[in-house]
Amino acid sequence: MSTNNPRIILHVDMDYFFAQCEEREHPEIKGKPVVICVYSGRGGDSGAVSTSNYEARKFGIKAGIPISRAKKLKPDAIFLPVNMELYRSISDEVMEIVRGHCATLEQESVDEAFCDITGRVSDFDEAKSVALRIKEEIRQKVGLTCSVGAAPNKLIAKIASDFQKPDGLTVVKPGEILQFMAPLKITDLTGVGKKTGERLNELGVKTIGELSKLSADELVHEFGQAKGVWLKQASQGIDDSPVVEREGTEQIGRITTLKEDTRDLNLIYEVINKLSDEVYMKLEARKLSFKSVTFVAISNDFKTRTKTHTLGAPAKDQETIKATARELATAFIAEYPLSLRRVGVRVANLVEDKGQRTLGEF
DNA sequence: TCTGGGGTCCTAGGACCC
DNA sequence: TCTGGGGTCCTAGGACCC
Repeated sequence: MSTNNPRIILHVDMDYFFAQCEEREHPEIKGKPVVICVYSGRGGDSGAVSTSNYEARKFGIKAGIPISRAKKLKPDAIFLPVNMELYRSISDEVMEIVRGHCATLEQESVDEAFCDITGRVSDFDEAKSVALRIKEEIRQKVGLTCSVGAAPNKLIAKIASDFQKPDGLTVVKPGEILQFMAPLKITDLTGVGKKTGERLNELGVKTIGELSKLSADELVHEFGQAKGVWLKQASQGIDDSPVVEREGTEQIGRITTLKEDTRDLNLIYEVINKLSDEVYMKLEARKLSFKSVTFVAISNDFKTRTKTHTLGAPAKDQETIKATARELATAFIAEYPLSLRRVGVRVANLVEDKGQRTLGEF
């Protein structure tokens, strides 16, 4: 072992990102409740809330609730449809700034990134200065606020960025990890969601501190090898996962809600063709080939089922996506007596497109 | 007054090969 | 009549995240 120096990791998390982008574009809505919506296309207010600003959250409007319910909670809030192109371009501005301050950047989603600054700073006081500079630069150049966590690993950095929001900064030094974690709710641990949270509650565990008192054996017995071991480590603030630049995505998919529930294959084929075209365009833009195609079906009971076909060799053409997805849909409808509410097309096992050789290359 | 869309990672069972 | 063990790939589904 060459060194005991801790790593220094930042997690940068944009505040209520989609809604904040809209506030920047339309300054007149600032200060009012703003709700970003994904309309299902079934007419009226059918659909779900993607995110909302803090004014809207005061009324109980949060991500995931039906738009109709949000309208009941605050009828005169500002309701806007998702505008991904806008958010993506603003995200690019933000990520470029963050990248300028770190040795390695791992973009986690459109509004979050891990930033490894080990080696660029010598301690957590300097790390705090870097975090403040990032926040200030994003505010100045992009006009948005974010929350930042600084810690010796990704797990704690992420929890720290969430600890004080919006426009927050939380630094957790190596010696402070256990005190910081112990009182937090079990679901504050990234990776512990509703299901795992409920099972832990049944074991009498409500906080991360309580979780850390269970033995690895107990947790492995309850949750299986990988998850049990992970829970034990995570509860003690241990996380060795590195910050890695991601090459790109592993899968590309499109999913949509049908105008009405159906098992009419002709209607489903039409939608598959459209979704396949969109998937193809994303693939094309990134110069990727795929080895598998998946048909995703969500029935009217909201259960998700999938059918996948893996090709003998990578393909890159539009027609393979469409034809394969249609075959899978045909088999699906034959197999399940279900009416479908939503359908999707996904390609995976993506490989770099080697490109077609032209004569000139030889 | 029902319930979007885009992802990642893990597990388990079966097929297949040596 | 009895017939192992391991590795890898594929499919389907679950949990989780934003």
